[in-house]
Amino acid sequence: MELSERQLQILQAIIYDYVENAEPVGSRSIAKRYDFGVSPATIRNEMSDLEEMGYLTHPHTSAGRVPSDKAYRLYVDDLMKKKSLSNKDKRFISDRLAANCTAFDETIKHAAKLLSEITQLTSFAMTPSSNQDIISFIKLLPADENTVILMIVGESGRIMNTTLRFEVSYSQEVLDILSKNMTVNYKGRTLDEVLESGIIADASSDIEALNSLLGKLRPTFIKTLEDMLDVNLYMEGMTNIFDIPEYSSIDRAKAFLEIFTKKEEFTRKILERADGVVVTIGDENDSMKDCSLITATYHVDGNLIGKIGVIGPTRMKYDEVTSIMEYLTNNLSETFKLTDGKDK
Amino acid sequence: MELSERQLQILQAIIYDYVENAEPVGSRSIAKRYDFGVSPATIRNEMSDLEEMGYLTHPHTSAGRVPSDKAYRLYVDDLMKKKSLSNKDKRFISDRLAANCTAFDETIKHAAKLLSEITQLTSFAMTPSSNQDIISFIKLLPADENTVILMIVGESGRIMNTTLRFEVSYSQEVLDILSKNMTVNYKGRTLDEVLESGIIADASSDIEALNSLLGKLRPTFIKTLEDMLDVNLYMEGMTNIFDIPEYSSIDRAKAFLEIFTKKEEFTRKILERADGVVVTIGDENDSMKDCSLITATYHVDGNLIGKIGVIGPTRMKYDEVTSIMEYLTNNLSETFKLTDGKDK
DNA sequence: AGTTAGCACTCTATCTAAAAGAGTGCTAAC
DNA sequence: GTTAGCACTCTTTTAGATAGAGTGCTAACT
Repeated sequence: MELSERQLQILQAIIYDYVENAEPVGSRSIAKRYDFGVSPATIRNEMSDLEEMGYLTHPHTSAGRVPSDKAYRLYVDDLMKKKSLSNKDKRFISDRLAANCTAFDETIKHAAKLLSEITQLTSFAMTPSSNQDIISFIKLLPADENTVILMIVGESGRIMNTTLRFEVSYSQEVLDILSKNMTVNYKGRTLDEVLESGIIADASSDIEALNSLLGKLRPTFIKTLEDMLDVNLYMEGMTNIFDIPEYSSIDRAKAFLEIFTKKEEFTRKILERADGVVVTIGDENDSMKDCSLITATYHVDGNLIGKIGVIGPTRMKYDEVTSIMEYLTNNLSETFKLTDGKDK
Repeated sequence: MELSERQLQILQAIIYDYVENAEPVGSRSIAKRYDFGVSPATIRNEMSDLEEMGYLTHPHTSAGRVPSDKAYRLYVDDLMKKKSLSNKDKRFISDRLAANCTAFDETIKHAAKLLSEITQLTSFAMTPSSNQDIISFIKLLPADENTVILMIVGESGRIMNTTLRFEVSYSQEVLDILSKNMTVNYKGRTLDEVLESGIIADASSDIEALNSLLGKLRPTFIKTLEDMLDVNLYMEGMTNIFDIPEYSSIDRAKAFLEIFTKKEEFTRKILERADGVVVTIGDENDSMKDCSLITATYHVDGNLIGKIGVIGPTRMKYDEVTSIMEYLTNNLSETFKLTDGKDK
């Protein structure tokens, strides 16, 4: 069944009102606050229909209506107008973002903080996943008699290293040969390729004399590659949720915060999401029902893709938040295009 | 005024009772539960005296007594007996600690998790402060035409690197000379020494031809050293506080959690604390009054010192928690003595 | 057929008063 | 020094009454 124009308008009005006031909306307040030229009774009838269609719910008989997840979905997909930020807001974001631009991770973290401040929600930011990063070179450095450092450098500038200790010592020359050999073998491939294809296992191409060292090195090499794939997750504004009526009970607050204690799981879920601005509402999130999650992607060097997002109650200013995030991620991508992504 | 033996016993009984039940303790329940051979009225008199001396407080006229910070301090210093862990508990800790021992940071994090699980409090762990780590060598590596990697390696095995981009390219030879030069200059000094004395500024000893590169390098060098000093802080069991009656109001919970949003400040405070098991109670903590904070130190290679701790309400099982932490940190130090601290 | 006024009905939230409970503090006796 | 007894205080619980918000239905109106 199609929704009539008036029903859409009423639904939108209810969403506005509920998002603003966090309280079930009655027919009377809609009739009064928004000028539909009809009486509360008419609105009541429409609301009843909307409820039947699943767009509204009823906490109890004598309460007003609350938009359902389905209503928010409709709103986000069809009703919502892109909100254009005021120049003041834009300048605020640009300035704050530019202010702190020394290290890459710092900038990302800063962006998350900014986002949580503006939206008054809990936000997070992730450093790019490096699985498409390309190996630039591999180097083995002797640290002392028994210690060798394995270092992998990606084209993005990302570096990862691990210290290894051996009983025997290896000469600079041996290590150099092996470094060059490994570099030749793996240079130009993405981390994913190297890890997932069995290339590492195939050592036959390596010089025989180095086989023993290479054997010892292999697990460390894999571990270092995996470390390199790790993304960093920064959370900001966690305590903001205490100011949101939805989470004013201890149980709800606890449930909300527990999401973030499982960082790995959370990270995995975020990485699975599509690029661009993505909104998932309530039940659409397998866990964290009664939350909405909005993520957006930024680019580094036009290649690597990092994510930034906010989490809050389904009752959320979707238009504002998505607009802010779009502007913010564009800005971030721009920043990382010009200055080139430095890494720790 | 000295406390009589009986007053000490009564105080201890009140502390036990309050720690267990989280409710103001009345004279009657003390008389009944602990066999002092005197009537509630007598206990009442003693309690009144204890209150006058500042060991007890009164939420309101007709409520029982609650131990003050002063009482807990007395308890921790004089009354508390060291609780010896059961073999079962010991085995549990040892096993869990040994189970996950691949990477250094992982082990630390794991220890914090374990601590929060056992105590049901919020815990944290910090990687060692490297300020006494000694520079082993410094290396400049060419990554591509415009990119140089600065790498500082400490004797502990800790490595830190930063990528630099230049307009001009430097040959392997130039970088090698500078690497050797820098290594000679700084090798054997602690990070603190190098950063705080003005050694870095004194470039006169460096070969003239390299001065321009060195000039560009200097800020990066300092930044990398500082990064190396950074300690990692891991928090575990944050949501445990929701199960503690003291924090069952949203405001209290919020205040508690806000402590951890200021990681830098918190880290600084923890680093200032003395070595060994240190207990600070309520007002003794400048911020976070009405919390108690217990920290303990573990050693890596017998040198570097990391910290692990718990935070909870002043109403806490000090004897148990301190014993667990002592055992845990000894165990950690032992682990890091044998396997040698690897670092990412 | 759509719209509207009117009104009974439902459910929640708020307020009040009363009662119960816990524990003290004091007094007088042991 | 100890204790029983008891009045007093303050909090917590309970219950009932009331007010308020909003619906859902009916019947009348356009």
